[in-house]
Amino acid sequence: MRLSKKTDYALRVLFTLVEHHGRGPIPIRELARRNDVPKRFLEHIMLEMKARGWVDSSPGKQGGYVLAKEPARITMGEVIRQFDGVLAPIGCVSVAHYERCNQEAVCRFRRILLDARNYVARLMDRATLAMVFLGAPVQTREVFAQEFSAGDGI
Amino acid sequence: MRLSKKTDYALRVLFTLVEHHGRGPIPIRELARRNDVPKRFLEHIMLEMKARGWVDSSPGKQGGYVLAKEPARITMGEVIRQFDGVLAPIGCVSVAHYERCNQEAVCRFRRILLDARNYVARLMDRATLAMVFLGAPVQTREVFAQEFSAGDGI
DNA sequence: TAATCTACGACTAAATCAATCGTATTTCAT
DNA sequence: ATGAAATACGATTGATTTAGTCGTAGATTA
Repeated sequence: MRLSKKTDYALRVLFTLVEHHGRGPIPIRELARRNDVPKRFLEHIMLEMKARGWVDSSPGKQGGYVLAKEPARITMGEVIRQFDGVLAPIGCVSVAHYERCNQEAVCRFRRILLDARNYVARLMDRATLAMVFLGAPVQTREVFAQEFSAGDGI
Repeated sequence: MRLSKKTDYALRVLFTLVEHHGRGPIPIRELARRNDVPKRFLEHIMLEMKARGWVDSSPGKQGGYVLAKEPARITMGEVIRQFDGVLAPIGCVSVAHYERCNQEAVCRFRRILLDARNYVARLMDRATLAMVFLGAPVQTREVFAQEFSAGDGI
């Protein structure tokens, strides 16, 4: 059930870039220092984020990284899926990477894992960097309760 | 965010034992076959569950494993914590295994991870084997919403 | 007394994680 | 021009975790 260091580091850095949005590039050295992330490790993470189009880079003096998308258009769910591969606790309740399980027909606890998966996925997919940065409530339980009682089956 | 095979296997077997509760021991061989779990691997899992007092064993012919506690007194949360160690997505929001993070004061996304952790922990800690076996609703979102608006801080 | 169980430590193969290193390439201030 | 400062990126590594297997000892009972 754990988040990898990569995801943790990526999120830390993204929020630093959100904070600095529109005020020029920040070099990896600085991103690493400010977020307590190993610099050489961060290089790979930044590359991956650039490939995803979340950040952009410029080399040379005065170079560094900037956010390439609006903070409201990147979600924590995307970041976690990028670096951890999957959000669901087990393959048989994953939407993005469903894996058939031959016990599925008789499994008693799949419902519960699906419940957990659904809550977390909704939460993370609504958590845009912009909202989280501002500390705005991402998902009130009231809203979630309404949606749920509207029914989403299994 | 993933459940280990050990936890998955342990849960499968526990529900088989719940189903058979009060009708004598089932040998590992049978538990393994019915739940599609490697038998030699399951031995270790059963030992660990015996140490926790969830199951009891008898050797010899007609031997095997039985549930040692009422199904209403074992929760999925306990099982997951036993085999996966922790329920929280990251150390800084774990109750059972809290780890200090020096970014905590400035971290923007801790709230969200805490929200996820709280929902999942509540869900799993309420999910007794008895209720899950019966397919009874473990945690209505309405109830959760009320509790939340009552306030639980960070 | 032999078949059938559990008990339990030793071992291992493979995957994943969390990096580090070397080096190439691009850019820009001077 | 040129050198300092930055990104680009593949190769490698060490540690840990995962997911088992194996051998054998010991208990029970038909």
